[in-house]
Amino acid sequence: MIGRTHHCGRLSEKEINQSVQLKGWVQKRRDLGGLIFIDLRDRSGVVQVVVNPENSKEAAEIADRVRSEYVLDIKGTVVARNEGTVNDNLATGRIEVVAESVDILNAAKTPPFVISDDSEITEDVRLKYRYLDLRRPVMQETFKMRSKVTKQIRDFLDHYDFLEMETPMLTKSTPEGARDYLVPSRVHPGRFYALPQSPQIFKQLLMVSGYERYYQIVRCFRDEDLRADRQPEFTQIDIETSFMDVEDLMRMAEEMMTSILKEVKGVTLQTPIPRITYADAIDRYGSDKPDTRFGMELINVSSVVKRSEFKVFASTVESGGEVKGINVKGHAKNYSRKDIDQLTEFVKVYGAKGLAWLKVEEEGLKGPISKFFSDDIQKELLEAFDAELGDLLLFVADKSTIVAESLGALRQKLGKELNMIDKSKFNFLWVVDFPLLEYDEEANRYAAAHHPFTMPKKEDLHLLETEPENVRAQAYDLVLNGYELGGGSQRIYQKDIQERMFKALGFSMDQAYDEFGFLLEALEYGAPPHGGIALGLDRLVMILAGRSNLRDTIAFPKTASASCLLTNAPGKVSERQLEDLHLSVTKDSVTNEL
RNA sequence: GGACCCGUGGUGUAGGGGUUAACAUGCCUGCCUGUCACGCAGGAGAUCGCCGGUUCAAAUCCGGUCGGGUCCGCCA
Repeated sequence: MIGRTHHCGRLSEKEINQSVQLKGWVQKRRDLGGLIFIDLRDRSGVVQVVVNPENSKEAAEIADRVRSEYVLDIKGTVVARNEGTVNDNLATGRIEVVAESVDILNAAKTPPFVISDDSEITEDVRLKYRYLDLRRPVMQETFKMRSKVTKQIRDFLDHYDFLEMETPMLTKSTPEGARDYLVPSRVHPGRFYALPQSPQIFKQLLMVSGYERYYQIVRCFRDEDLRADRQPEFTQIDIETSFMDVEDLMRMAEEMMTSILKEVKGVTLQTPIPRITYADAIDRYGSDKPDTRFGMELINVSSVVKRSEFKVFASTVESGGEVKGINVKGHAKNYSRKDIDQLTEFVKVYGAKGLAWLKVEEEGLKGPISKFFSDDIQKELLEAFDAELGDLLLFVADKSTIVAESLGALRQKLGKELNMIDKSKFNFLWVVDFPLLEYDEEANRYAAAHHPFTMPKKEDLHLLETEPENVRAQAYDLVLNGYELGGGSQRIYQKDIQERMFKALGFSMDQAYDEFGFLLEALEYGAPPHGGIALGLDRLVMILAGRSNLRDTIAFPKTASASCLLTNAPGKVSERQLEDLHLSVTKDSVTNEL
C-alpha cells in the first residue's frame, strides 16, 4: 500500500485496534458541536472517521474547517462501534476510525452537485463537471467493470495465443462506409488523413503478414449523427484470425462472451448462443437485432386479410406489400383510442401510414375496422394471433421494409413500457445469413451490407453478377438484448473475388485500384483464408452495467451534437494553425460561431 | 437535414399574462459529544438561457436563436 495503510471501504472488524492512515475525500461532515464525524471516501468506499477534541484538540480544530470534497490525510485507530451506533447501511458500518490527526491535503470549492448516486443532475451539468460526475460511486463501479471486462478479454485472447497489435490512427479515407473524421496534412498541402472507422484493412493485412491471430481494443471514429447507443468515437474489440472458419470464430466469440459474463456478472451463459437468419429476424421481429427477452412476435396475416373487405389491407397485399400485426396480450383495456393514436404517431415516424387495431371482446373482434372482416376471417385472425379475450391486435400494412421497421420498433417500445422484459436476462443471439449487398436507392447502386471485404457464401457466389441482391454473405452479427454488439465475417482472400466484389459495388477497375490497390496487390502474395469479428466494448459495458446510454460507459463522452462540454471541443484554432495546414475557413461557418 | 421534449437561486423541481417567483436539497452563521438523509434556530442566494415581438403589463403568449436530450434520416 503506497501513501496510506488501508483503503476506506475495505476496513473491517479485522483491523480493530490497528493504527491506520487513510487518504480520501470528505463525503460528508457531521458536526455535533464537540464531536465531528467525517465520512471519508476513496475509490474503495466510505468509512466513518470520528474526531473527538478530547483525543486531539488539534485534529478537532482542523476538522472544524473541513468541508465536502476536501482531500484529507487521516491517521487514527480502528475501533468497533458501540451497540446502537452500528450502521448496517454502510459496508464499514460496524467499525469507525478514531482520528489522531487530520491533515488537509487540499481544500475544495463546494461542488455544483453533491457527489452521490442519488443526486439527480441534468446531463449538461454532469458533462461540464465530468471529473466530479465520475467521482460518483455508480460511475466508478461502471468503470471498474469496464476495466474488468477488458482484462478478461485480454486474458482470454492471450490464452488463445492472440497478439495484441496496434494499427494507425492516421490513415487513409476510403469511399465506402461512414463519413470519416479528417485530419489535414501539413506536409502535403490539400491532402488529408482519416481517423479509422475500424482497423479493417490493416487487420486483414496482418493476416497476409502471417500473424494468424490478432486482437486490439481500439478506438474507432465515425462522423455520423449520434444516438443514445452511438458516440463519434467508440471502442471496438477487434479480432482477426487466419485459417478459422465461421463456425470456429462464432464458437470462440461465444466462449469469450461466456467468460466475460462469468467473470464480471457471475452469470453462466447458456451456449450455444441461439441463431436466427437475417430473413427470419426481420420476419419475426421486424429487426436485424431483435430483443428476444420477450415474445410478441410479428404475425404475417397478408394471406388472410387480402380476402377481406378492408380495402387498405387487401390492396396493400395486392400491390406486393404485406400486412403484419402484433398481439399485445391482455392489454385491450389499457389502450384507449387516444393511446392508440399516440402509438399511430409513433409508427408514422418509421413511414407507416397508420396503425390499425382490433380488440378481442366477448362478441368477437371490435374496432373501427372490424366490420370489414367476416366471421370466418375474424376466426382466422384470432387463430393466427393465438388471440384471447382482452387482447389488443395492432396492424401495419405497407411495403415490407416499412412494416418491419415500424412494427419492430413498436414491439420494442411496448415490450419496454409494458414491463415484458426481464432485466436480469442477457439474451445473446447470432443473426446469420446476412445479404452481401443492399440496394442504395440514393446512390443508385449496390452497397455492401457488411463491408466490401466480406466473403460471399460459396453457393451464392455465381449470382454476384446476375442477382447480386440474392447473394448471402459469410457474415454474422452478435446481438445482446436488442443491441447490435458487433459483427464478423470471413473475408475475401482471393484477388479475383475481391475485384468482382468491387465491380458489384459499382467501382470501375481504375477506381478500385486507386482506392484499394494495396489490398488487391497484397492478396496476390499468399493471403491466407481469414476472418474476424469486431465487438462494441462501450455497448457491452453499457448492457452489463444496466445502463441505457453510452455516455455512462465512456469517461469523457460527447453530447448529442458531438461536442465536449468539459473542454469545449471542437474549438477554434489560430490563423497560424490554419495556414500551416493550408486551410481557410469559409465566412459562413465563422459567423456561425458564438 | 427533419420531428418532438426540456431550459426558473449552486443542484433538482413547482409556477403557464399582474405573485414578495414557491418547494426540496445544497451553502453560510450560531447552538449541539454518538451522528450517519444528524437535529434546532437564523441567513444569503434567481436580471426565470439569449434576442426580438404581442400587450398597459411577459418567467408565463408568439417568432427566432443557443444549449441539453430522445428519435427519423445517416451509421459499409
